[in-house]
Amino acid sequence: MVVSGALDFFLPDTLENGQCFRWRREPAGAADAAYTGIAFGRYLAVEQTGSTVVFRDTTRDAFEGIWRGYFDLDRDYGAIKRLLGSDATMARAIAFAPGIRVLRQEPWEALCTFIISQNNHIPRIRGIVERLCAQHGTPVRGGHAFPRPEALAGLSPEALAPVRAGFRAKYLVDAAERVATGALPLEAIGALPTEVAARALMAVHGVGPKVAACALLYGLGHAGCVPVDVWVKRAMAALYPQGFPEAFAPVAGIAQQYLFHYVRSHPEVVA
DNA sequence: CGCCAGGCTTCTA
DNA sequence: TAGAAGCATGGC
Repeated sequence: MVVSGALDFFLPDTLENGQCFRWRREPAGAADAAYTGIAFGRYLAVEQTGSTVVFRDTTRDAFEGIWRGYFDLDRDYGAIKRLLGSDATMARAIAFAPGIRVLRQEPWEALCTFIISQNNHIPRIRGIVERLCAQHGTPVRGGHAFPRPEALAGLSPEALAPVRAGFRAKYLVDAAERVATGALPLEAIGALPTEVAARALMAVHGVGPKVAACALLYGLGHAGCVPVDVWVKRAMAALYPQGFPEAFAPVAGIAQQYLFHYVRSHPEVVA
């Protein structure tokens, strides 16, 4: 399946900006970049050359049903970048990684992976997520699906010990039990106003404002939701002491993504 | 080898 | 109600 004319999209910018943890960079050969990964229980090998993106071994149905939405290809990032780029600081952040798209990940996976992210490093988050999938996810072509909540609900700390998630293990189990029983219906929560939805998510032990915001932005499509971690806090203090311009509001979460990736790669900007 | 990590809970004043 | 300590584990 070949998509040509993919504008405002570059795989490394999108898959290596800290929003997802399961994609692996592969040797690209003649292409600009290549990755393999699993999302929505589906394996994908994808590579990009210029504005042409090749989804290997993928049917049109799988592309239309999964990957088009996952990579947020129906959103006009050109328009978003024009809006955000009218601000000089944001223009610099966008120029650093103009191919960022905020993925629409599975809500449950986004919630879990960002529970794991707390007080943690990205390389170690990736390791924990991979062990979690390998040990508790169902096998699919190319690896394992992300574990369903039912697979984690009721697990003892000892059962999860090999995942080596540390103190976060009990948080994962609590989230799994709430979702599996229907007490925490993620899709329905996603339809609520952002503040209300965030409060509902924070009922989970180990989910605070930041993790809730990540679940909403990366998993539930709340493009205006801004996860505030230490880096975004520093960036806002140094670069936007009055907060983002009002006009950013509907896509503030996307602005946050350009900014986060930029300041993480240029710490001196917020030192 | 210590430091500290895309935070949150718990304890203390 | 605010602020600090504690948390599991290991990249760097």
